[in-house]
Amino acid sequence: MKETIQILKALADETRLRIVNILSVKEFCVCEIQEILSMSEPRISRHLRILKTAGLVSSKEEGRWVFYTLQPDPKLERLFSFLKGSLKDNEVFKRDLEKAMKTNLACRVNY
Amino acid sequence: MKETIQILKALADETRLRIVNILSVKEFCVCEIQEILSMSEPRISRHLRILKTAGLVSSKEEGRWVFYTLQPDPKLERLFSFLKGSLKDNEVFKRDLEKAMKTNLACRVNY
DNA sequence: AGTATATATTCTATTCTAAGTATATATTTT
DNA sequence: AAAATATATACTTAGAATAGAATATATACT
Repeated sequence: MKETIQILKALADETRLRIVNILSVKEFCVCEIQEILSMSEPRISRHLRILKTAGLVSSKEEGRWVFYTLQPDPKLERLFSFLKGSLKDNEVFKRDLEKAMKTNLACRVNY
Repeated sequence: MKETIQILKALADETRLRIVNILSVKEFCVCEIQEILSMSEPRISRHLRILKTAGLVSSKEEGRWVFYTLQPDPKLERLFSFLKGSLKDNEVFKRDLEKAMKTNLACRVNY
């Protein structure tokens, strides 16, 4: 039960929902997420930790970058499907997705 | 989006998850929920208000009792289905359900 | 080796949330 | 009308969550 509550709490926050939204496109590193959401780096970093602790995302280090991915988990599919349905028409989320597709920072070019 | 966050926040709490769990059986009034969960009345009352504000439950008054029901909403089905899957084996929830089936207070007898 | 970049963490102030106690309101029973 | 019951709300306090700023750490570039 605590695990379930942790998952719900992790998702009950605008910043973290926006992060999950863009990670649904593909993996991103912290600085890309920072760029897409126009937020400070510590802020993104802390929210990613919360998502990771809840088991919603996982990370892999490559050089000085850390790439985050949505954790594939069949248990979470219904939850993500609910979120997708609820948020698909939201303007903020749509803009974030567009920005996410266009992002092309150093970490992409050099690796 | 605020609505979605409100729903997730409403569910990200043990007491409220337990309330939603027993309301999945049938409608209950405040004093029955209080009895089943062994919690103070103001506590139950406040949590019900939060669930109601989020659109997860609705209420109907009958005499001095107020009965609460899960709000039927197709948008929420995937979310509830996720919760059901996540919590079906939890001991606390199972015990609450058993208690819920047996409950037979004055509000049941007199109406 | 020194500098720049990417990420994580700590510290602090502020806001939010939950729970107990007390109280208010309305309805029913005697 | 008074007492009892059911529910809701206000007040207070304690703990949790959020964000900014500063700092630490590790990697890569020159």
